[in-house]
Amino acid sequence: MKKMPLSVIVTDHHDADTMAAVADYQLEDQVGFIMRCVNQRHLSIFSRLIPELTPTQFSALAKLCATGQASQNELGRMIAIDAATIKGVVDRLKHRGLISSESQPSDLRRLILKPTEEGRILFHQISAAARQVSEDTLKPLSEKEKHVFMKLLDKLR
Amino acid sequence: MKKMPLSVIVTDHHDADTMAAVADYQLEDQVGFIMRCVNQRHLSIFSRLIPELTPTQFSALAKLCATGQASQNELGRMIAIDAATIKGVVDRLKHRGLISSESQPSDLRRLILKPTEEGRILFHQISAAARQVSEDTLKPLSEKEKHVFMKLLDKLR
DNA sequence: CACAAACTGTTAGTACACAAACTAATTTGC
DNA sequence: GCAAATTAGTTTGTGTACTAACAGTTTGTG
Repeated sequence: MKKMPLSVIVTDHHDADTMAAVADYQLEDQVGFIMRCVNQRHLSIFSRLIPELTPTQFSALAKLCATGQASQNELGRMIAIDAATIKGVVDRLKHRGLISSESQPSDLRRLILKPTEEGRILFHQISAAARQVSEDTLKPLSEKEKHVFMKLLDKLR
Repeated sequence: MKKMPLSVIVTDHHDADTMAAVADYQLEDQVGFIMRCVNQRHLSIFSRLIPELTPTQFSALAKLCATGQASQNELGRMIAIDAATIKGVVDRLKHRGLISSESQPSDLRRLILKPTEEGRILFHQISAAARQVSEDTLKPLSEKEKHVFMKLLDKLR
């Protein structure tokens, strides 16, 4: 049982513990809530510095440029996007001519994706801005705090 | 201009700086990317412990239970959800009988939202689990680390 | 070799999330 | 007192994000 502060006033609710739980539940102190807010800020920084692509699209293109090629699901796995979602992302990148796809003869289920020349060029143009996005997002922190934050954030992955 | 490591090998790309930028851009080290992953984990914890509501729906209901009532846009502002999005959230909560709405006579533009009795009951039933969600999300950290993380996260809001 | 299990990509359905454009109601500023 | 600006809510369109179900393909194992 939870220890109750003496100041708790039990009103018309049955369970005193429940009351206490409700009383000190502060939405704006919860990790999930703050993370959503931080993410909002991050997304707004991203779209300001990189209006050409969404973060997800950039992730996919960046990973494909880094690896040279990958199958669709493989790409999704590498950047933590499930099969249903990566399809839409790939479709949009393909539609814009940033990546190409061809089926792999040795495994007819697979679609081999590669960045096009245009995709590579765009990625190179954008990558400096992408670093700036991370920098701006962490701007409120000192150098030491940034390091600590990233270390802890990584532990929560 | 950025200082270049001597080891950088310039290939077929025009700008040496761009090459360096690309070379040390590691997607999996970027704040935004890791936050997305941490958020995925958080969402999975949330939906396991609180299958009745989405985090957004819970935020709306919790805030409405805390304040007693609010107009639709007002509610959205309190939990950092824009007008277009809060509409859908409110519609779904209303459809499930967890909140009610009536237009405010003194300002016909406004919809006054209130939690129903059923909504309050559900919130009270869930709020302990909601605290557990935060706890589980931060589980990989020590008590001290949790405190530091939350402090830094809050600075990035 | 046969066949169940696993994998690849697709589709449908639900739910955020935000921009932009719009209507109606209210406030303000002169 | 009234036009202009602001605000509340709605709609449309785009883009994640995940679940569940499905078809075709490949593979591991008996």
